[in-house]
Amino acid sequence: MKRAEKREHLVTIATDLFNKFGYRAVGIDQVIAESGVAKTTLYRHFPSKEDLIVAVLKGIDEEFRSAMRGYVDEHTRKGENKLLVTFDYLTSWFADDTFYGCPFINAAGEYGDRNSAVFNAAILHKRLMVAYFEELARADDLDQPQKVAEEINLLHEGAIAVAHITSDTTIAEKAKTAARKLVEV
Amino acid sequence: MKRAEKREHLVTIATDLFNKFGYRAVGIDQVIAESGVAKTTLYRHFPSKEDLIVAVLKGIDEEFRSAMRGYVDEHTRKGENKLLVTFDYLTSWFADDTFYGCPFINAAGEYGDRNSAVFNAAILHKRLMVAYFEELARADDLDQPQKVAEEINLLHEGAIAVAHITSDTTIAEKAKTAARKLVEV
DNA sequence: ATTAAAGTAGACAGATCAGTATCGTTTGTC
DNA sequence: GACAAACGATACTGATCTGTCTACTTTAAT
Repeated sequence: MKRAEKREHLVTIATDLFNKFGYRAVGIDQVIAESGVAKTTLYRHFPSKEDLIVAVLKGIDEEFRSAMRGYVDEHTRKGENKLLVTFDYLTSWFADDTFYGCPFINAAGEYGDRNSAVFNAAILHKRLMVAYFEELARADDLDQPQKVAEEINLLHEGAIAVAHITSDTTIAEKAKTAARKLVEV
Repeated sequence: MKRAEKREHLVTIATDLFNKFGYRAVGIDQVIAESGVAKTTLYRHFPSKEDLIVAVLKGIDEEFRSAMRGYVDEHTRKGENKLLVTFDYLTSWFADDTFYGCPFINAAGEYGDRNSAVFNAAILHKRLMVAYFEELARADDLDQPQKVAEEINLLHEGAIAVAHITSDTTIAEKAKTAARKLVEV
């Protein structure tokens, strides 16, 4: 395993553990035990636990947005509203048994200092999501794309929170129903 | 200070600390230092840290729902939609400098085991909130009150998450604007 | 083949964690 | 005013935390 692969492996393992058990609940010792990597190696790649967490969040952000974009591009039928298709992606996400709520909300809950790198990783991700929604709103030729994007974002965030707590697997579909009333002017 | 008051005092202090810094980040030692109470006393009232957390969440739940109910009853003008007034309460909550996101979402993020007492305190609170929204929907004479309550709840949860991360103080007002389109059939 | 970087293994430091034990003092109640 | 319950202060246990250090081995590229 090359250096870059080892780093990626660490991030993958840490992502799973942090998501499932929480960021403070999972120790460095647990990450290295699960990944079969020496402690020295981990600290060579990530100077501190916080650096590892930030790397994890950055990885999730990139993969999540790329996956959603791919899903929307693939599943949008002609004439269909792309913004509405994003809710179908949520449905598939919520059905995944590795879903433990939004990793960024959870991280921000644990590292509440707004100056922390962790919190700022969460801010960045949420900004990029709204920007993506706005991009879709324009592609859908909607009036007031920025406003619509913010409203759709509210339903997304709400659906994520509700799905996490209640395990209601149909909540994304319900959010989509509500969203329809917001995109039809 | 009587026994009951001491308990209440501990819950108050712990509530502030947990909200601000997170549940695992705050230790028992910190709670007793801040509250000026002996460790023995805390453990007489709460057999474990988890018991303290559950007591904190129960207190927040009761106070939050009571405060929102009071706000709605006081601020709803004749003919006005009660469900929409709930968003004004969110606005005042978000403006409070002790707002660090939803305490229940944060707690559930840290104690992700769905069998834990902590997670179930979160489930209970969210259920009671939706039940309250449904009650308001009926008071507002809306069709499909259960469905509307779920949709309003999505906007609430979304607004809380967005307000937490972005500190956008106008987000509750924007959610209210979106909500108007969901209550007008 | 040599060499420098990166790996493993694991002891270690120093702090902090949740929870218990001891024991003298205070307090509310009858 | 007596008495039991509660409280305060603090030492302690044993575990765990992040991060460092040492010493040896593997690996990749020249």
